[in-house]
Amino acid sequence: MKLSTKGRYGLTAMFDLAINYGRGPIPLKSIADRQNISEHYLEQLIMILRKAGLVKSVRGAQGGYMLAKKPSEITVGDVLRALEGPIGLVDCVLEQDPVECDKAENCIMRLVWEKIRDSIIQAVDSITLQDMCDEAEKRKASQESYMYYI
Amino acid sequence: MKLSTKGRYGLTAMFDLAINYGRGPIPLKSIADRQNISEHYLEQLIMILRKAGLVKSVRGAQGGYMLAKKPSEITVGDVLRALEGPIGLVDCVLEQDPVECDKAENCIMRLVWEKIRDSIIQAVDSITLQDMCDEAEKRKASQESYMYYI
DNA sequence: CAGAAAACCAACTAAAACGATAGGAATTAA
DNA sequence: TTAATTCCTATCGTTTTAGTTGGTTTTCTG
Repeated sequence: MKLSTKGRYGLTAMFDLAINYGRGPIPLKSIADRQNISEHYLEQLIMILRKAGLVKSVRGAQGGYMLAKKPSEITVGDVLRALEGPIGLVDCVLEQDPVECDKAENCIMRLVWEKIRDSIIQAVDSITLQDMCDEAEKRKASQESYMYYI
Repeated sequence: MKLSTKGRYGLTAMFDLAINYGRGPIPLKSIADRQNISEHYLEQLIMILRKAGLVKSVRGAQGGYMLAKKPSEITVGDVLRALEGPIGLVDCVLEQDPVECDKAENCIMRLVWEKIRDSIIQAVDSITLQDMCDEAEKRKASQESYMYYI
């Protein structure tokens, strides 16, 4: 029941972009360095995020990536869905294209998986990148030595 | 972010045992047949559940397995924890023995993972095997042709 | 007492997923 | 023109998953 590094690294990168929102395109290398992630691997992840419309890119020198929307308009759920696929611990209750199960309507197990899925959805959709930035600001204010993102 | 078959098959088997609670030891073969799971594979899973104290066994002919506690005293969370390990989508926020993270206290990501973890915990700990049996009974009452468990 | 039913146990394995790495082509600012 | 940067495709070693194989031991029943 673990997230892969896709989800972890991807959200980390998105948070980095959110912190740097409004400062023009951010080169991937700088994100990779700050967050200590392989640049080449991160590249694959950000490509997915770009295709999902969460990030836009500027090619060439001085290029980089930036959020495609305001941090307040991107939720943790948006990012995780893009990278990890539709939410749901079990295929038969995925948000999108659930795998049909012959036993179908009267499945008690299904109720359980749905309840868990819904509680995850509720959590991930209730947190925006802006919320995370706000929290970072709050901590920055209350502490001398501070590390932005991790 | 998927459950492995351990969690799925394991909960299915536990539900089967809950439905048959009070009827003496249930041979694994009958569970495997009803639920259409490889008997040998299920054997490995039920061993884990036994070691976790959720199931007890009776050896020899006419032997089998039964719940070690009343269905009302076993939650979905108990079963999933035994089979899938401590709950948490990310190692640094596992319920048990979270992996230390150097960046530590000021990690904003951590807040996110904790919130998701807690919502999953809330969901899985709020459902008991008895709840599932009750739901099965309710459906049985309201329908002619009924399939117990799946 | 023999035989069958069942739990118990250890080792192996094919396939998939994971977490990258390698190497280059295309684009663009300076 | 050159350096910075995105974009793209392929490959690869390791780990995990989802079993399978082949037994041993225990215990009920006839």
